[in-house]
Amino acid sequence: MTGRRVTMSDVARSAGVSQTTASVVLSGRTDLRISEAASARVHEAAKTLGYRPNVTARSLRTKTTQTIGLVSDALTTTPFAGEAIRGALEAAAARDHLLFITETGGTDSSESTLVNALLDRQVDAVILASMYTRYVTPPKELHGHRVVLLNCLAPGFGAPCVVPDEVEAGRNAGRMLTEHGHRSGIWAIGGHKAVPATPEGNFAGNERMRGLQEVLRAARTGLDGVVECEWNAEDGYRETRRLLQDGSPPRALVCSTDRLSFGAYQALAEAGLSVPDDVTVVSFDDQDIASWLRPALTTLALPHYQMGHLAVETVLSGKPLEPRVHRVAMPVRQRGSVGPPRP
Amino acid sequence: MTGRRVTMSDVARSAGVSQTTASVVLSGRTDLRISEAASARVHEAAKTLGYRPNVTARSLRTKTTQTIGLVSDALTTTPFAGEAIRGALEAAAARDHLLFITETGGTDSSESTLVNALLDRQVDAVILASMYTRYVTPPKELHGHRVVLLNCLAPGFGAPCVVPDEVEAGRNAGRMLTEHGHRSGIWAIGGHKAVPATPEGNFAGNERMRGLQEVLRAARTGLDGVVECEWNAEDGYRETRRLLQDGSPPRALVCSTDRLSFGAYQALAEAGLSVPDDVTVVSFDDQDIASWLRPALTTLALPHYQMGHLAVETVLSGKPLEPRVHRVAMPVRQRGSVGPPRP
DNA sequence: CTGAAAGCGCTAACAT
DNA sequence: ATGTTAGCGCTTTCAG
Repeated sequence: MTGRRVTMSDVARSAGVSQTTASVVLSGRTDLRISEAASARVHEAAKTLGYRPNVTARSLRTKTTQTIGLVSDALTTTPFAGEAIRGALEAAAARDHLLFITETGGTDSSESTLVNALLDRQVDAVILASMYTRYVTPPKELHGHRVVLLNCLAPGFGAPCVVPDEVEAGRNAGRMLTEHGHRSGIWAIGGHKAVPATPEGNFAGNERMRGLQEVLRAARTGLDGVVECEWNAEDGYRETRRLLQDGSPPRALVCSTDRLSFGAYQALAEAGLSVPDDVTVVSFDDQDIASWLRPALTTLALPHYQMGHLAVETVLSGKPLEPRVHRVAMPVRQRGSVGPPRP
Repeated sequence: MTGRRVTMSDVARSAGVSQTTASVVLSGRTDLRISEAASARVHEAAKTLGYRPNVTARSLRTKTTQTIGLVSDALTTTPFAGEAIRGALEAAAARDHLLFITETGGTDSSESTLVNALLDRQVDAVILASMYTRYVTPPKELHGHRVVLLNCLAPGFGAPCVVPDEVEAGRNAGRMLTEHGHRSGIWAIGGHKAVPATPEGNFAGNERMRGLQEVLRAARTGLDGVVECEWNAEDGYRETRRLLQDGSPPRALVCSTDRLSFGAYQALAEAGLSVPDDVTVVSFDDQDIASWLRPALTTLALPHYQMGHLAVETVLSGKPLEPRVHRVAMPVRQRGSVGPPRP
């Protein structure tokens, strides 16, 4: 240790002014006061002494800590979702705030504990985040605090939400197909994610399918079928393989995640089918593998960076927080897996 | 807002004791004092009023904030490195600490700024992290503070470092090969990562190659060659393809990352070669794709979770921080890509 | 234009 | 066993 940290009193003494004056000068308040000379002496002293403010002490008076708490179920674990944190980090840095990051691992009790730990440290706001888009019920401790929901919804709670615009992404998937002339042999793999465990499907699944079907219907066509399954690589492989064995071969696959597409590619290669000449593939998420595949995968990107950024921007805006749902556009990553159907 | 937060004075008043008594009771100090009755009344009052301590205020007196700062160059961006954060988070939570996460994006000036922001908030310690193992020079502001380096080294700085045990991982890669009977046709792809930009290679590359060569030499054999290139999927594809075209075909590939292996798989499949029957592949990192590939990839896992955990454990241990290098074992993920050489 | 004094919520000597 | 007092480092009335 280099000994005691230098305080504002030290600076004041060294500059030959009162602590008050030092405070006014150092906080950069221009409300007509303090002589040029005094001001200069204070800055000078602060600099030579290497003064740094104690933000904790300041907070005690000002009731603001320049600090935000982010509590997520498992954000750091999921691959590209780290982008949401990065977006949040950059937005926070731009406004001189620091971020406490916490992870509940999914249990509600730990969520309460963490929210309390955050609140006990007087965070100015909290962002409640989920690794995949879903409905949540925020812990009661959060009532009366500035809260924004990131990648989740809580209709009754009254806080703003930031989610991907999945419906429009679904429409864009459909448009790419119809614009390339696809009218039949179109299959969705993954679909609503309506597996036995969650028969009603999940948010992304439902909205993507809705947008997709809407566009296909408008083009006077539709899906040949929807294969409901989990959204992992092995499911993509297994289900595509099964599809290839059952009668009529697909002309286009709409996979709900890049992981599914990855598995689908394996099954197609095994069957000697080429992408996009024999089968077109359009996908969602834009994970890293999307660009590693050969041909690279055309996919609708989850805008996690923007979402994290927007969530922090919103919560720091100073404006009253309205329970509005912000839908962030999912950009089309046009790559090599989409082509016209084989005649 | 639910109005003013309830303070310790409120609790004391409501329980009919002095604030000091409330403090002693609520901080759970058992140093023989306070009557059962008073203690009970305080707890009772705290509970019904919903009292929560103001940790910020407490910190002002105690000089400890129960808070750690983690500053990394780009940890959240890189896929599986989020595991390091998760490990740090869990170790911190286990000791009732919260983590400030920050990212510099690689610039030194922003590193200084962030370290200052952290120090101004009186963090008890800071973890300096890097996305890939390398040598760093910590900002001078950090001198005299509790610091642990995560996934980076700074020999002159005097702080403990936590890095993967890459040499032993290299040895394990070599052992898998020799144990399966490989004696020739062994190629390393990626190698030291000694590309024109960094001719001396990077930490992981150098140590992996060292361990690998050591074992091969002990088995009275060696590498047929080392292909120096970047560590991405496309490089794996390109270089493997080139290797397959140049004369003698490889029997075993040691790829420096799973991304390289991914590219290698594509080139091998294209050439009609099968893994592991025609070519054995052993890899490093254990990214998600490692288990998605067919056959799944045998790889040496980067122990990011453990590293993050250990870094926080070390910095919170209370013990003096010695400039020791902790090498964390890289577990072998035995999967399907290694087999005996084709006779 | 500047300084003295109070106080944010809490802990810790020091009385009693 | 409990209360009184001081003070952590800072901001903010309020007087000069």
